[in-house]
Amino acid sequence: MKPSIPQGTRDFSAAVLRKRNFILQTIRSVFETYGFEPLETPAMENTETLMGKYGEEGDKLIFKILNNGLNNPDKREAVIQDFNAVLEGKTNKGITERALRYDLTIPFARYVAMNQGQLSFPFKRYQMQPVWRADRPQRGRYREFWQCDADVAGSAALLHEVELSLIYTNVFNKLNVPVEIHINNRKILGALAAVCGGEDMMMDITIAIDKLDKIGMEKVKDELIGKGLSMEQVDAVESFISIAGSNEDKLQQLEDMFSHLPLGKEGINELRTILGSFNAIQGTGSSDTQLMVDLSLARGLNYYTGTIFEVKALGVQMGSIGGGGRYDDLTGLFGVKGIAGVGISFGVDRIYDVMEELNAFPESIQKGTTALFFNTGMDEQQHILGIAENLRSKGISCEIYHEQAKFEKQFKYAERKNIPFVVIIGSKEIEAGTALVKELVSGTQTEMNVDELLKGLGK
RNA sequence: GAGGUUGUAGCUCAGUUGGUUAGAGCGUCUGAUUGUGGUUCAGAAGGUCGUGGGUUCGAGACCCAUCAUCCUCCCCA
Repeated sequence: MKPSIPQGTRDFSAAVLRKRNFILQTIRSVFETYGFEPLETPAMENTETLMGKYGEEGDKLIFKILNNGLNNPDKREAVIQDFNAVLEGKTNKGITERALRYDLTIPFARYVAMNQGQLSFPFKRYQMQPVWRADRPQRGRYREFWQCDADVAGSAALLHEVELSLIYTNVFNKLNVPVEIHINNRKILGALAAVCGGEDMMMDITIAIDKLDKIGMEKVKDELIGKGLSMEQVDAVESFISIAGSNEDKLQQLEDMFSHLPLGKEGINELRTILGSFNAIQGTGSSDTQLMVDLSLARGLNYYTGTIFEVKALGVQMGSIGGGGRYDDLTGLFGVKGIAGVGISFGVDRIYDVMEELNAFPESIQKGTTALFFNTGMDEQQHILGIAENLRSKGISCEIYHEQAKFEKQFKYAERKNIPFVVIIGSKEIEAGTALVKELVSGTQTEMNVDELLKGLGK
């Protein structure tokens, strides 16, 4: 059979992995400076933990794992019944008890609900692991991809929103990726829905306006009419998303629009508080990334209840590279009431694609092995092995060519692996206690004592 | 889930209205050069033309199916 890997998955070579690790390490270090602690959860969760948390579309995109032992003759009748239920679009434990995790937020909520007795709140954790979605792969979309999440559970303080915004700006600054951080509040969208057809229309309205920059105002209106809104209500939605100007201008106009709705005012005040605090700090920092109030920002995940975030890269055609928001009652889904939370997520694979396109990776991260010792014969090899061990004990990575070969071959090996130094020690050098060190880029070659070598390559 | 693109050597791709033995560049290997790579020169290896059927005297090319791929929509990171 021809070797292959599943659709939408990838192998990662050394060069790719070094770049990915650069992203991961940058994110991790920023998370830690804000006091977030690491957490890892299993690749698979119980199917029922995940189902129903991401909406109808989301359920379809969850990878379910087939149970073992379905061919057991004793269970044959039960399995046939369960499978017939699957054919009708239902999932059940008889066929699939486990599923691959779809994001990191629900596993986090499950973890908090399970361990609420042991955790001290507010609980701040970060998590960097792959997630899986049965989506059709395309540009910027994979079936296995990494997310890096930072969440705070057990606190309603808006301080967290401010700090999470700062985490976004710090990470993308360090990665040298120019971004826009869009911010909105579900309470404002809820107020809009209350004005236009009722609270239960909120998801339909938000999904429609979320498409504004993609399909334009007219098609958004068509979609809203299709959802059963009256012309008056559609006009109200239009005047809502037509609100423009600076952040403060927008908030002012919103206040005029929702003056009679406590929910809307609450959302407006939250936004104003976050923006004020963030801007006061940003002025003192090195970054000029701004929070942008974006009233068409909705985000599909239906557990968000307050602030919502989305990050877009500037200058590259790519979907959002990060997102998040506040949820009042995430663990309520698992029977634990009253734990509020807020979190953000980084889409590592999209960030990688953006950085590749912007050529934003530093050259320096591609250094692997520092030196290659040429193999000049079996006797010499043993001698060289001792020197190499000495270098390695000092933290310098080096390798010995695996067999005696023409220098051309050994040079090419060093070149292909991007090894900056070549060290030649043959019988002559062993006798003299010296080593020939050649720097490949410049081609300069110097003869030095082995002692010098052990010091010199260290820098 | 709906629609479309592309599939020829390790890689990037040519391949005429269907016509003899399917080509190029890069890469790989060998030699010129037995302790000094990148340049040059000479040579070599490497292909079930994605897979399976069909049309035809004849298919890499045309038709059908299938798989893979990339893209768009839906939705999202």
